[in-house]
Amino acid sequence: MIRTRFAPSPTGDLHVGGARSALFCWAFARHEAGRFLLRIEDTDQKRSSAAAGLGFLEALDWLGIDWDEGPEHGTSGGGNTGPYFQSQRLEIYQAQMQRLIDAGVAYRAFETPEELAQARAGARQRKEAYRYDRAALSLDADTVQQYLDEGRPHVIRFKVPDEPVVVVDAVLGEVRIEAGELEDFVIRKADGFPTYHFAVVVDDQSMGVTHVLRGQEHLANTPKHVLLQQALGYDTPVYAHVSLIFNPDGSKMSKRDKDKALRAAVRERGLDAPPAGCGIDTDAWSSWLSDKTTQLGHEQAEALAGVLDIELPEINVSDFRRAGYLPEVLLNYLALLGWSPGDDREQFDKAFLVEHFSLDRIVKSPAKFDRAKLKAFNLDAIQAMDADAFTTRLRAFAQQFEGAFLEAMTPEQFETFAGANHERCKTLTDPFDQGRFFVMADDEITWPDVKGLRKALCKGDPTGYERLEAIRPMLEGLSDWSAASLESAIGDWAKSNCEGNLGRIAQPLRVAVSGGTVSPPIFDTLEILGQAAVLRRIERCLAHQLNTATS
RNA sequence: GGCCCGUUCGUCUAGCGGUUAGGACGCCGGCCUCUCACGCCGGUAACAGGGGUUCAAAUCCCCUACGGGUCACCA
Repeated sequence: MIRTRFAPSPTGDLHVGGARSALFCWAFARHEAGRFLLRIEDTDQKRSSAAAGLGFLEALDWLGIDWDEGPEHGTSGGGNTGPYFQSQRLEIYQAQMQRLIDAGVAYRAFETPEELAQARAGARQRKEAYRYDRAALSLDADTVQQYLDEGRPHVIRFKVPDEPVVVVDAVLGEVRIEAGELEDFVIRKADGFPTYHFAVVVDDQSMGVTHVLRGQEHLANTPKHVLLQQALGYDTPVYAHVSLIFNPDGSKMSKRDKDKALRAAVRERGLDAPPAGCGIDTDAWSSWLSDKTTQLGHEQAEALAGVLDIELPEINVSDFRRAGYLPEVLLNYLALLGWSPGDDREQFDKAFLVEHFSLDRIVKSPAKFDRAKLKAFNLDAIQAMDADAFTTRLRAFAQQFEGAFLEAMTPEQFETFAGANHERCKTLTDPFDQGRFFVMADDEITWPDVKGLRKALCKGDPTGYERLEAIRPMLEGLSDWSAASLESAIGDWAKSNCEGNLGRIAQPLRVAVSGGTVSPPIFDTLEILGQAAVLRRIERCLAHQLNTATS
């Protein structure tokens, strides 16, 4: 039976690249009626934390990717080839490690990290490729024993055989590595934990993994894994290396891109101190600015982006969730980034993916992540929903991220709000981002002196202000404040007061009640706001009066 | 720098020796219109370069260029 696995390290959220790898593993296993497992690669004691591990389980779950074996989450997880956390498999690695030592193909090495770093630096200066010199291999047994008795920290290295290695890859074909290209790499760290290379090989064997689908950054590691498999007498799984996902500018999509965008904006504005309200103290600020590897926390980054008025790039699955993309759309788009069904079909669901997925249709070349296309797919999916489905999803999204709207609106108002936005939004955040004025207090609305507002309020004869003044009594006297009633009343009014041109009054109204030039259809907007708020806002707008002399 | 991988419209891709090189997103133009969107109609646009092989090459081979990955006691 086919068995695939996704094996992330628990270092933060699920990156879209990782999500795509998981998706391919999942789709392949489902297509082949096999099993998909999840394994947590937490052998780095410095970087692992239990809390970080949960983030991507949630992300996978949200995307609709379930797993048959692995950590338990919802209905996923379980299985009998565990444990699925590498940190809980130390005895297994130790037993396999001993086989290698007994066979004479693994040996202890006592060089310190500092010594090795120095040797590497020297090699670089001489413009030579550094490979471990096998010095420890020539240590005699007594010396080794003496070092061990002294308790000297040491690693275990694998004695790489002097022969070429051929990796057979389902996507890339055969990749041949000549003898002498690989050094005797470390398989057990000084802290007793196996390195990634060793743990992966042991786990894939003991978990019965038949196919390894992963990012192409692992290609260069694969010869090591093949060698270890041979030394241990294991089977070599089928490998399929998927190309990387890049930013539109060709750089690698990275968790650090958010900080990169923020630093660029900070430098551009010449900010030399942390803006108030973003929760960053001066010391953290300066070290963050000078050290490109440091990252701001999520809250801080969001706050700073708000102050700088820039959009942070979405990188993690959770970013796309928060940005209002539908999980089935992200999944569809991710599948298309590096795979295609072979015909012109681009929009499809999970069932289609499972039915048609195959390794030989995975693309070799790297792909740039195109948010515009993702957004277009999201729009198509939103428009394909019926009104109830959309309202339900928008409400669920509001519960998650936009609670203020649910507090400020009755269920009926929210339904109108959803309906008014359904046709015109590309993401679930659009209605909220463009509709802040719905939940603002009437006296929080302001009318900045910008071109669009001047045009709606000050231009024309009569001006927008004058029309607002004129229509106010009619609105005040309207007894049925529904969109339909407003439409007929304002429509009639426009016929006799605006030469039948609805826009002459619609736009001043829009500006008066929203403080901006963009809103849902005006009658829906007025209905949701309610008569009292609309009249108050019109009054305040009239009282405010942009300076017409400067326009 | 060594090793490895890749290269079709701006982007994602179809193509697996003979096609007017197809689709999608974007972009441009027009229509619709109470704003923004949506929708509809139309259009622009690609085989990185050079050598081979072949009757025939985007498709096969080689070289170059460019892009990327990797060279940790990270995974």
